[in-house]
Amino acid sequence: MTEDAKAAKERYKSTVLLPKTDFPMKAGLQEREPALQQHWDATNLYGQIRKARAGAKPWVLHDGPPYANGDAHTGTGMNKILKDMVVKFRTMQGYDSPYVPGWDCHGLPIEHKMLEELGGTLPEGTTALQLREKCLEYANKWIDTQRNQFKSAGVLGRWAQPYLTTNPLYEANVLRVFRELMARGFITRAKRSVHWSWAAKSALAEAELEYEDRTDPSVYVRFPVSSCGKDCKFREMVEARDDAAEVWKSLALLIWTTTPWTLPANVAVAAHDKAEYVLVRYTRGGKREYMVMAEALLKSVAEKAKLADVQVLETFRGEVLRGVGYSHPFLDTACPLVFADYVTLEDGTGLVHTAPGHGKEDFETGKRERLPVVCPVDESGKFFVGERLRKDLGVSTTFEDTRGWLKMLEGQNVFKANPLIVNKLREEGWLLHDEPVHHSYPHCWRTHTPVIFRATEQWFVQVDHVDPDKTLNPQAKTLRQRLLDEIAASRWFPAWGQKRISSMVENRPDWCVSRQRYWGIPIPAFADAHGQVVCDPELLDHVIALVEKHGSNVWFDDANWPVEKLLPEKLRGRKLTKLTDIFDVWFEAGSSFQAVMRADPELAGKGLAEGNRAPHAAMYLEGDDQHRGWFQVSLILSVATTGVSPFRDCLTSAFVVDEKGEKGSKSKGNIWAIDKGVKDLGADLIRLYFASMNTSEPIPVTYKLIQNHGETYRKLRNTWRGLVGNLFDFDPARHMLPRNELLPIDQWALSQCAATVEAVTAAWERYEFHVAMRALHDFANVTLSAQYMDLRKDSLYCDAATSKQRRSAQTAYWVIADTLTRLLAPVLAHTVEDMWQHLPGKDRPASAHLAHWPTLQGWLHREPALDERFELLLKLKAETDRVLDRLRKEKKVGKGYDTAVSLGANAEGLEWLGKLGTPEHLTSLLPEMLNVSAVGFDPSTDHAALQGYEPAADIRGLWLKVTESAEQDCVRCFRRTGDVGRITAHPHLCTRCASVVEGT
RNA sequence: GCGCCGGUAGCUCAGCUGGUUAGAGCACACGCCUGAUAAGCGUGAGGUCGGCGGUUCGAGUCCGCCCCGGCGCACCA
Repeated sequence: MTEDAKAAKERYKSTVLLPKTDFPMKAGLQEREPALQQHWDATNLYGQIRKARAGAKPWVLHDGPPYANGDAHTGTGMNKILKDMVVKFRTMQGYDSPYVPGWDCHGLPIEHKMLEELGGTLPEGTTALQLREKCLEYANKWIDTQRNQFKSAGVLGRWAQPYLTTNPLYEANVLRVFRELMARGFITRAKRSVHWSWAAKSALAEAELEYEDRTDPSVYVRFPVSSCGKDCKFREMVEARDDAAEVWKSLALLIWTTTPWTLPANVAVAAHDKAEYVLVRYTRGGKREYMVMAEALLKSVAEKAKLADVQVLETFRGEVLRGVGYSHPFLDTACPLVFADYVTLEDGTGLVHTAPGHGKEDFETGKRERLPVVCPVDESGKFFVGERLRKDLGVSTTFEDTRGWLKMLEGQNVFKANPLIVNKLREEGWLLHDEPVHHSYPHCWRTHTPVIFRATEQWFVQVDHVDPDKTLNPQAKTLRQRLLDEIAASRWFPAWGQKRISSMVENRPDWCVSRQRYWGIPIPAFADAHGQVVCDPELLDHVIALVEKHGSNVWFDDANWPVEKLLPEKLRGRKLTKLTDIFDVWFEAGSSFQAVMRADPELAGKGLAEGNRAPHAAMYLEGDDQHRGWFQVSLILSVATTGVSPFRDCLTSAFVVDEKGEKGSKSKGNIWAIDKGVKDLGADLIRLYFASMNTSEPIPVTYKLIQNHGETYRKLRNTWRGLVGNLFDFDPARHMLPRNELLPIDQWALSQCAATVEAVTAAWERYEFHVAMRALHDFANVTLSAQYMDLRKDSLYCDAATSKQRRSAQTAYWVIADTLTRLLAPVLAHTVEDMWQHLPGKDRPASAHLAHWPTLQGWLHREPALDERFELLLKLKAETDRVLDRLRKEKKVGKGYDTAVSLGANAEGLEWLGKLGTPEHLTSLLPEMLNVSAVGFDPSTDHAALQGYEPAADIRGLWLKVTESAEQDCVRCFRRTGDVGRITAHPHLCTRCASVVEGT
């Protein structure tokens, strides 16, 4: 370039309309986000949104309450972010979508922690009330912490008035649910065998169990056959044998168990009436013995126990054993053989040790066979074997503990007693064989100790009860069936959630809702002098009123709230004592549909009401572990009391894991508080990350993985910045062109934008966030940045500021920037606020979160013809790009404007090009499309043979040649259009630029 | 053990009712530009679509079996 040209270039540079914007390239999320959040608080953005959507169609995502204990980590953080994205999306769609966050505040973990601080147990002189106050304080502390953590992630909601399960109003509504269940006959109080945590000293529900591996003794025990009934076929069979006398002398039923500690409570042996059993003779330790067991298991037992001379003497069906009796090896009591369907031939001996006090199935069998329920284990898992046990077992009054069984067990923890029992069984010769067995076993989810079954009086919700109310249950179905119906009537995302929860509900037992703890809502019931339980709707109404006014502490505050005050009029004066059970925390959380959705003044009346069904929340959104937890208990309580599922949509996400796919836990150190991540990485980046992941599969969460998405964030941000940088002199109110006057390329861009709106909206409607993010990213990165914007630079920079071509591009840029901002708003909650401020135009709400979701109307619609046309043009560009790149690498050319392209085509190629226009039209159109200075046609026919031409890779019948342009370049627009200097006043400019310069 | 979901380039994901040489972005390599500049553009390499069999003219896509990962149920005596 000559000195003259250089000077000219400098001179004209100021006439080039280069992009300008204050929207920074660098996000600085760490500083920017807290500032924005403060601004949202200060301007009460959440309140503004409520006001703006007042009266609109409601769409409520009802929050599942996290537990108010510990930091909100990545998993809880993700859950809140996903909820926030959905709520923001629905809000933008125009729905009134209030979000009332909540916390689960009662329960064992907090109580446990507070008791630990007090030294393990409630100290002398400390009242339950004082403990509860400590618990409340602790819960409230964590609520504050978690609230700040959630807010730091950009989650918008009614943070000032969340719902807390400790609110008196909430508590009263939990009791109302209970009252309703009782009035409808769902509630029963009964002695049953339930999961029991001896460490927590409380009953547990299914949802409170976690299966962990442990090793237990697997023992095969001989129960001596003592007496057989009169018409006993087994007895006749043995009597018919020559060796009958010898058989009777050492005959035993062989049972198997992995819980030797339940043997003291044994009251029966169960067999299967249809299974094949055998009478076996064998030698053990030089002694000949006889036993009965299942045929199918004999071989494995004989091998394990190393029995010698094993001989099957008789083979017979289980029913033959009817009438057989045996004596308890510890206590010499007489016990029966019974039959049960659950006896299998997979493990053990086919003869099942039955202790109704310590097993669910055993309990059922015991009930059917009228067996005594023996439970010599106290609430802390220790044996008590005094008078009570003897009485329960029907041990004769003359029985003396000569062999020392009772003495040995007294006061022992059941699991500590296992080896003692095994040893003693061995000593006394009852033990045929023992070995360790490694299996998974239910553990208490909070204390991580193995649970036991223990028969106790508990409160139950009966799942198979039929509500007689014809209005709510016209077809007289069981609750279980109604639950399944309601599950089928709800929408599940992902769809397999429906199957999962259905099978759980099909198989679940009655729900034990009582707990023997302090930190919770009391089950208001009394016992009279005879131990009869007094509890009815009227009594409940009275207590509910008190609780609503004074909180559930009334039940624990003996000083201020003596029993008399807790009683309704009709019961006053009766000598009643308070029962002390509290509700399972799941009962509390499961009542939120009533306590929050129906009772909260802001939410009441905002349920979705479809047909004549009772209104319910539009969505519940939790981790998929809640199929067994919150979703299920909420369903049970809601369907039983209102007849309808508490939600229309149920969206679940998988768990957060680390890079190795392992579940996060504090001890592994692969888990961190969400606000720490926010501080280090930025809330929007974390939000973008979660939105980009398929949340139905386990979600790995590490700093590195999230940082990898920084590139996506930057690309979105810079592309948007590129759009708005070209709008510095554009005021949409004054400069927008009508849609149909836009240049084809700008119309095409809007068509692509419309396609993106379509795809993103569809994905959001299905809650497939990552599909939406991909569509957005591809649009920004490919369609906009690489294709469209690259091609529009020349016009935006070099055409006259107010020219139609430039205004056309700006119009499209503005619409796209505006649309993009809205589409990103649910995810990049903070970034879009800055975008919103930097986007020209005044006629908009103050915040992007008050804006509406783009729809395919007005500016945004598809233009299939243009889409097709530009697809072809871009295909042609790919061809020239490939050739261009090779020339660059050969150092023959630099930028595209330094080159000229020559096209050659045979009949097929001409037809292809014909779809784009006439050759004359193409020579003027293509340079801009291909980002080169000139495009020409070679009229020859046989291009294959022509020097310098090469065939296109993906377009048949087309050849191309790219050469360095011989023309002079324009110092203003860099193009070599062949007309530089034609206007003599500007010897270094092309005609276009000269006229632009003249016009300014 | 039973059931559900998944296994496509180093990473994140597309591939609809089976149909031309399996796609995108990121990352990587090599270049260009220096007027989106701690930016932008282009090109390229990279995949036995978990494995084996089957149906079919044709399978990543359908069927069967198996392997791996995740989850759920059950593991009871």
